[in-house]
Amino acid sequence: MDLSEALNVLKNNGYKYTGKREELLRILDHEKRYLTAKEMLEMIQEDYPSISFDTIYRNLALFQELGILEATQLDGERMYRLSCPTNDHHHHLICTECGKTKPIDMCPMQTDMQTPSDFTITGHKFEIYGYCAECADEA
Amino acid sequence: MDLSEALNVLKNNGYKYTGKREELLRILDHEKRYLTAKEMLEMIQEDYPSISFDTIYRNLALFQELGILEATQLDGERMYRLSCPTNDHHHHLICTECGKTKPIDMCPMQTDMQTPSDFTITGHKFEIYGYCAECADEA
DNA sequence: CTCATAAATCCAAATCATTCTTATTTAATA
DNA sequence: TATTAAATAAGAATGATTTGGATTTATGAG
Repeated sequence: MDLSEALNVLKNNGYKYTGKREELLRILDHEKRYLTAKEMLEMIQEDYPSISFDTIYRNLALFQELGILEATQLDGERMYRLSCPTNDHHHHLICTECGKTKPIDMCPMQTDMQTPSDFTITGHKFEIYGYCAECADEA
Repeated sequence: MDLSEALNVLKNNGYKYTGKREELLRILDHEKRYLTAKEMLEMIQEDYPSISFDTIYRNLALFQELGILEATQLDGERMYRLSCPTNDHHHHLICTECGKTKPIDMCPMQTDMQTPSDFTITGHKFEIYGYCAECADEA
Protein backbone atom coordinates (compact mmCIF):
# COMPACT_ATOMS: atom_id res chain seq x y z
CA MET A 1 0.00 0.00 0.00
CA ASP A 2 1.31 3.45 -0.80
CA LEU A 3 0.10 7.01 -0.34
CA SER A 4 -2.05 7.24 -3.45
CA GLU A 5 -3.63 3.85 -2.87
CA ALA A 6 -4.43 4.86 0.67
CA LEU A 7 -5.98 8.12 -0.47
CA ASN A 8 -8.07 6.17 -2.95
CA VAL A 9 -9.37 3.88 -0.26
CA LEU A 10 -10.49 6.96 1.65
CA LYS A 11 -12.17 8.49 -1.38
CA ASN A 12 -13.85 5.25 -2.43
CA ASN A 13 -15.35 4.89 1.00
CA GLY A 14 -16.75 8.38 0.98
CA TYR A 15 -14.42 10.02 3.44
CA LYS A 16 -13.34 13.59 3.03
CA TYR A 17 -9.97 14.68 1.84
CA THR A 18 -8.12 16.86 4.32
CA GLY A 19 -4.57 18.10 4.38
CA LYS A 20 -4.04 16.52 7.76
CA ARG A 21 -5.13 13.11 6.58
CA GLU A 22 -2.86 13.32 3.61
CA GLU A 23 0.04 14.43 5.75
CA LEU A 24 -0.54 11.59 8.21
CA LEU A 25 -0.58 9.08 5.36
CA ARG A 26 2.39 10.76 3.74
CA ILE A 27 4.38 10.28 6.92
CA LEU A 28 3.37 6.65 7.25
CA ASP A 29 4.21 6.07 3.59
CA HIS A 30 7.55 7.77 3.94
CA GLU A 31 8.60 6.03 7.15
CA LYS A 32 7.41 2.52 6.34
CA ARG A 33 7.92 1.40 9.92
CA TYR A 34 5.94 1.20 13.14
CA LEU A 35 5.33 4.61 14.68
CA THR A 36 3.55 5.73 17.82
CA ALA A 37 0.77 8.28 17.76
CA LYS A 38 3.09 10.67 19.51
CA GLU A 39 5.83 10.37 16.91
CA MET A 40 3.31 11.06 14.20
CA LEU A 41 1.90 14.03 16.06
CA GLU A 42 5.33 15.57 16.34
CA MET A 43 6.03 15.07 12.66
CA ILE A 44 2.72 16.51 11.55
CA GLN A 45 3.10 19.47 13.84
CA GLU A 46 5.82 20.79 11.57
CA ASP A 47 3.16 21.45 8.96
CA TYR A 48 0.11 21.75 11.16
CA PRO A 49 1.21 23.14 14.51
CA SER A 50 -2.34 23.23 15.82
CA ILE A 51 -3.23 19.60 15.13
CA SER A 52 -4.60 17.80 18.15
CA PHE A 53 -3.95 14.32 19.44
CA ASP A 54 -7.46 13.24 18.94
CA THR A 55 -7.30 13.92 15.23
CA ILE A 56 -4.38 11.54 15.06
CA TYR A 57 -6.13 8.86 17.06
CA ARG A 58 -9.43 9.22 15.22
CA ASN A 59 -7.76 8.93 11.88
CA LEU A 60 -5.57 6.04 12.89
CA ALA A 61 -8.66 4.18 14.05
CA LEU A 62 -10.37 4.96 10.76
CA PHE A 63 -7.38 3.89 8.70
CA GLN A 64 -7.19 0.68 10.60
CA GLU A 65 -10.85 -0.01 9.94
CA LEU A 66 -10.23 0.53 6.25
CA GLY A 67 -7.25 -1.81 6.26
CA ILE A 68 -4.82 0.95 5.38
CA LEU A 69 -2.76 0.30 8.48
CA GLU A 70 -1.23 -2.57 10.36
CA ALA A 71 -1.06 -2.06 14.10
CA THR A 72 0.66 -3.72 16.97
CA GLN A 73 1.31 -3.08 20.60
CA LEU A 74 4.86 -2.80 21.80
CA ASP A 75 5.40 -2.51 25.48
CA GLY A 76 1.90 -1.26 26.03
CA GLU A 77 2.04 1.38 23.35
CA ARG A 78 0.12 1.08 20.13
CA MET A 79 2.15 1.45 17.01
CA TYR A 80 1.05 1.73 13.41
CA ARG A 81 2.55 1.30 10.00
CA LEU A 82 1.18 1.48 6.49
CA SER A 83 0.01 -1.92 5.33
CA CYS A 84 2.76 -3.87 3.64
CA PRO A 85 2.73 -4.00 -0.17
CA THR A 86 1.48 -7.56 -0.02
CA ASN A 87 -1.84 -7.70 1.71
CA ASP A 88 -1.37 -11.40 2.35
CA HIS A 89 -1.32 -12.63 5.87
CA HIS A 90 2.18 -12.29 7.22
CA HIS A 91 4.22 -11.58 10.33
CA HIS A 92 7.10 -9.31 11.19
CA LEU A 93 10.46 -8.99 12.74
CA ILE A 94 10.32 -5.65 14.51
CA CYS A 95 13.17 -3.45 15.62
CA THR A 96 12.17 -2.41 19.11
CA GLU A 97 14.40 0.62 18.80
CA CYS A 98 13.15 2.27 15.63
CA GLY A 99 10.09 0.27 14.61
CA LYS A 100 11.57 -0.93 11.34
CA THR A 101 10.18 -4.28 10.19
CA LYS A 102 11.05 -7.22 8.00
CA PRO A 103 8.37 -9.58 6.80
CA ILE A 104 8.39 -13.19 7.92
CA ASP A 105 7.04 -15.64 5.39
CA MET A 106 6.38 -18.41 7.84
CA CYS A 107 3.13 -18.49 9.78
CA PRO A 108 3.14 -20.81 12.77
CA MET A 109 -0.55 -21.52 12.27
CA GLN A 110 0.24 -23.26 9.01
CA THR A 111 2.46 -25.84 10.62
CA ASP A 112 1.07 -29.21 11.59
CA MET A 113 0.62 -28.12 15.17
CA GLN A 114 -2.22 -29.83 16.97
CA THR A 115 -4.56 -27.42 18.74
CA PRO A 116 -7.13 -28.48 21.33
CA SER A 117 -10.54 -29.08 19.79
CA ASP A 118 -12.35 -27.43 22.69
CA PHE A 119 -10.91 -24.02 21.95
CA THR A 120 -12.36 -21.65 19.36
CA ILE A 121 -9.50 -19.82 17.70
CA THR A 122 -10.14 -16.23 16.74
CA GLY A 123 -6.67 -14.92 16.13
CA HIS A 124 -2.99 -15.17 16.82
CA LYS A 125 0.10 -13.08 17.12
CA PHE A 126 3.62 -13.93 16.10
CA GLU A 127 6.32 -11.31 16.20
CA ILE A 128 10.08 -11.46 16.49
CA TYR A 129 11.78 -8.61 18.28
CA GLY A 130 15.31 -7.29 18.14
CA TYR A 131 17.52 -4.65 16.62
CA CYS A 132 17.92 -3.81 12.98
CA ALA A 133 21.44 -3.42 11.60
CA GLU A 134 21.52 0.35 12.11
CA CYS A 135 20.18 0.29 15.67
CA ALA A 136 22.46 -2.61 16.62
CA ASP A 137 25.45 -0.56 15.49
CA GLU A 138 24.57 2.30 17.76
CA ALA A 139 24.32 0.12 20.83
CA MET B 1 4.85 -23.75 40.09
CA ASP B 2 2.44 -23.84 42.99
CA LEU B 3 1.80 -21.76 46.08
CA SER B 4 4.36 -23.40 48.35
CA GLU B 5 7.05 -23.40 45.70
CA ALA B 6 6.41 -19.73 45.10
CA LEU B 7 6.60 -18.95 48.80
CA ASN B 8 9.90 -20.82 48.92
CA VAL B 9 11.33 -18.77 46.12
CA LEU B 10 10.47 -15.67 48.10
CA LYS B 11 12.01 -17.01 51.27
CA ASN B 12 15.15 -18.26 49.54
CA ASN B 13 15.74 -14.85 48.07
CA GLY B 14 15.42 -13.13 51.40
CA TYR B 15 12.06 -11.48 50.93
CA LYS B 16 9.69 -11.08 53.79
CA TYR B 17 6.60 -13.12 54.31
CA THR B 18 3.44 -11.06 54.43
CA GLY B 19 -0.17 -12.09 54.43
CA LYS B 20 -0.82 -10.00 51.36
CA ARG B 21 1.92 -11.68 49.39
CA GLU B 22 0.61 -15.07 50.33
CA GLU B 23 -2.92 -14.09 49.43
CA LEU B 24 -1.81 -12.73 46.08
CA LEU B 25 0.04 -15.96 45.33
CA ARG B 26 -2.86 -18.00 46.66
CA ILE B 27 -5.19 -16.32 44.19
CA LEU B 28 -2.80 -16.84 41.30
CA ASP B 29 -2.35 -20.47 42.30
CA HIS B 30 -6.06 -21.00 42.61
CA GLU B 31 -7.05 -19.31 39.36
CA LYS B 32 -4.28 -20.69 37.14
CA ARG B 33 -5.14 -18.24 34.38
CA TYR B 34 -4.16 -14.77 33.22
CA LEU B 35 -5.50 -12.07 35.52
CA THR B 36 -5.25 -8.32 35.49
CA ALA B 37 -3.92 -6.34 38.43
CA LYS B 38 -7.42 -5.01 38.93
CA GLU B 39 -8.99 -8.45 39.13
CA MET B 40 -6.44 -9.46 41.72
CA LEU B 41 -6.97 -6.31 43.72
CA GLU B 42 -10.68 -6.96 43.89
CA MET B 43 -10.14 -10.53 45.02
CA ILE B 44 -7.62 -9.60 47.68
CA GLN B 45 -9.81 -6.82 48.98
CA GLU B 46 -12.18 -9.42 50.36
CA ASP B 47 -9.52 -10.31 52.90
CA TYR B 48 -7.54 -7.09 52.97
CA PRO B 49 -9.95 -4.24 52.26
CA SER B 50 -7.24 -1.64 52.70
CA ILE B 51 -4.71 -3.08 50.26
CA SER B 52 -3.49 -0.58 47.71
CA PHE B 53 -2.89 -0.93 44.01
CA ASP B 54 0.69 -0.20 44.41
CA THR B 55 1.22 -3.23 46.62
CA ILE B 56 -0.23 -5.38 43.86
CA TYR B 57 1.95 -3.87 41.17
CA ARG B 58 5.08 -3.88 43.27
CA ASN B 59 4.66 -7.52 44.15
CA LEU B 60 3.74 -8.55 40.64
CA ALA B 61 6.93 -6.92 39.41
CA LEU B 62 8.91 -8.71 42.09
CA PHE B 63 7.31 -12.06 41.35
CA GLN B 64 8.05 -11.59 37.69
CA GLU B 65 11.69 -10.87 38.45
CA LEU B 66 11.86 -14.07 40.47
CA GLY B 67 10.30 -16.09 37.67
CA ILE B 68 7.23 -16.90 39.71
CA LEU B 69 4.94 -15.36 37.13
CA GLU B 70 4.38 -15.37 33.41
CA ALA B 71 3.07 -12.12 32.01
CA THR B 72 1.56 -10.96 28.78
CA GLN B 73 -0.20 -7.96 27.43
CA LEU B 74 -3.71 -8.33 26.12
CA ASP B 75 -5.29 -5.37 24.48
CA GLY B 76 -2.97 -2.99 26.25
CA GLU B 77 -3.51 -4.47 29.66
CA ARG B 78 -0.88 -6.45 31.46
CA MET B 79 -1.97 -9.85 32.67
CA TYR B 80 -0.23 -12.30 34.92
CA ARG B 81 -0.46 -15.96 35.75
CA LEU B 82 1.55 -18.29 37.92
CA SER B 83 4.33 -19.92 35.96
CA CYS B 84 3.27 -23.15 34.33
CA PRO B 85 4.38 -26.40 36.00
CA THR B 86 6.96 -26.88 33.28
CA ASN B 87 9.44 -24.07 33.29
CA ASP B 88 10.50 -24.91 29.75
CA HIS B 89 10.05 -22.36 27.06
CA HIS B 90 6.53 -22.59 25.73
CA HIS B 91 3.64 -20.61 24.32
CA HIS B 92 -0.07 -20.37 25.03
CA LEU B 93 -3.51 -20.42 23.64
CA ILE B 94 -5.32 -17.77 25.65
CA CYS B 95 -9.03 -17.32 26.18
CA THR B 96 -9.55 -13.61 25.68
CA GLU B 97 -12.70 -13.80 27.75
CA CYS B 98 -11.50 -15.40 30.98
CA GLY B 99 -7.72 -15.61 30.62
CA LYS B 100 -7.59 -19.39 30.74
CA THR B 101 -4.65 -20.88 28.88
CA LYS B 102 -3.51 -24.05 27.19
CA PRO B 103 0.14 -24.70 26.52
CA ILE B 104 1.40 -24.96 22.96
CA ASP B 105 4.32 -27.30 22.47
CA MET B 106 5.42 -25.87 19.18
CA CYS B 107 7.72 -22.86 19.09
CA PRO B 108 7.90 -21.14 15.72
CA MET B 109 11.52 -20.19 16.37
CA GLN B 110 12.48 -23.84 16.22
CA THR B 111 11.24 -24.30 12.68
CA ASP B 112 13.62 -23.97 9.75
CA MET B 113 12.56 -20.43 9.13
CA GLN B 114 15.23 -18.25 7.61
CA THR B 115 15.71 -14.96 9.44
CA PRO B 116 17.67 -12.03 8.03
CA SER B 117 21.28 -12.03 9.16
CA ASP B 118 21.31 -8.27 9.68
CA PHE B 119 18.83 -8.40 12.51
CA THR B 120 19.77 -9.16 16.09
CA ILE B 121 16.99 -11.18 17.64
CA THR B 122 16.26 -10.52 21.30
CA GLY B 123 12.87 -12.11 21.76
CA HIS B 124 9.63 -13.23 20.22
CA LYS B 125 5.97 -13.61 21.00
CA PHE B 126 3.60 -16.27 19.81
CA GLU B 127 0.12 -16.50 21.21
CA ILE B 128 -3.12 -17.92 19.93
CA TYR B 129 -6.31 -16.19 21.00
CA GLY B 130 -9.86 -17.40 21.20
CA TYR B 131 -12.51 -18.73 23.51
CA CYS B 132 -12.24 -21.68 25.83
CA ALA B 133 -15.08 -24.22 25.84
CA GLU B 134 -16.91 -22.56 28.72
CA CYS B 135 -16.70 -19.03 27.35
CA ALA B 136 -17.64 -20.17 23.85
CA ASP B 137 -20.82 -21.71 25.28
CA GLU B 138 -21.89 -18.47 26.86
CA ALA B 139 -21.55 -16.49 23.64
C1' DC C 1 -20.29 30.41 -7.03
C1' DT C 2 -22.93 30.04 -2.68
C1' DC C 3 -25.20 27.50 0.70
C1' DA C 4 -26.47 23.69 3.59
C1' DT C 5 -24.98 19.80 5.87
C1' DA C 6 -22.52 16.18 7.64
C1' DA C 7 -17.97 15.17 8.61
C1' DA C 8 -13.68 16.66 10.53
C1' DT C 9 -11.29 19.15 13.79
C1' DC C 10 -10.17 21.55 18.09
C1' DC C 11 -9.89 21.97 22.86
C1' DA C 12 -10.13 20.60 27.19
C1' DA C 13 -11.58 17.48 30.41
C1' DA C 14 -12.13 12.56 31.57
C1' DT C 15 -10.50 7.90 31.94
C1' DC C 16 -7.66 4.08 32.81
C1' DA C 17 -3.62 1.58 33.84
C1' DT C 18 0.49 2.17 36.02
C1' DT C 19 4.20 4.55 38.76
C1' DC C 20 6.12 7.49 42.15
C1' DT C 21 6.66 10.00 46.70
C1' DT C 22 6.43 10.31 51.35
C1' DA C 23 5.08 8.87 55.67
C1' DT C 24 3.88 4.99 58.35
C1' DT C 25 3.80 0.17 59.64
C1' DT C 26 5.69 -4.36 60.17
C1' DA C 27 8.56 -8.82 59.68
C1' DA C 28 12.80 -10.57 60.84
C1' DT C 29 16.39 -11.05 64.00
C1' DA C 30 19.87 -9.62 67.32
C1' DT D 1 12.05 -6.40 73.34
C1' DA D 2 14.39 -3.06 70.32
C1' DT D 3 16.34 -2.17 65.85
C1' DT D 4 16.15 -1.73 61.13
C1' DA D 5 15.40 -2.58 56.48
C1' DA D 6 11.62 -3.90 53.85
C1' DA D 7 6.75 -3.53 52.92
C1' DT D 8 2.64 -0.94 52.74
C1' DA D 9 -0.88 2.99 52.39
C1' DA D 10 -2.50 6.94 50.46
C1' DG D 11 -2.81 9.79 47.16
C1' DA D 12 -0.75 12.57 43.70
C1' DA D 13 1.54 12.21 39.17
C1' DT D 14 2.15 10.35 34.64
C1' DG D 15 1.24 8.98 30.02
C1' DA D 16 -1.53 7.02 26.60
C1' DT D 17 -5.93 7.14 24.85
C1' DT D 18 -10.95 8.59 24.69
C1' DT D 19 -14.83 11.48 24.95
C1' DG D 20 -18.08 15.62 24.77
C1' DG D 21 -19.27 19.91 23.08
C1' DA D 22 -18.30 23.74 20.23
C1' DT D 23 -16.38 25.24 15.92
C1' DT D 24 -14.66 24.78 11.28
C1' DT D 25 -14.52 22.87 6.73
C1' DA D 26 -14.99 19.70 2.52
C1' DT D 27 -18.34 18.41 -0.45
C1' DG D 28 -22.26 18.32 -3.44
C1' DA D 29 -26.71 20.53 -4.66
C1' DG D 30 -28.74 24.22 -6.46
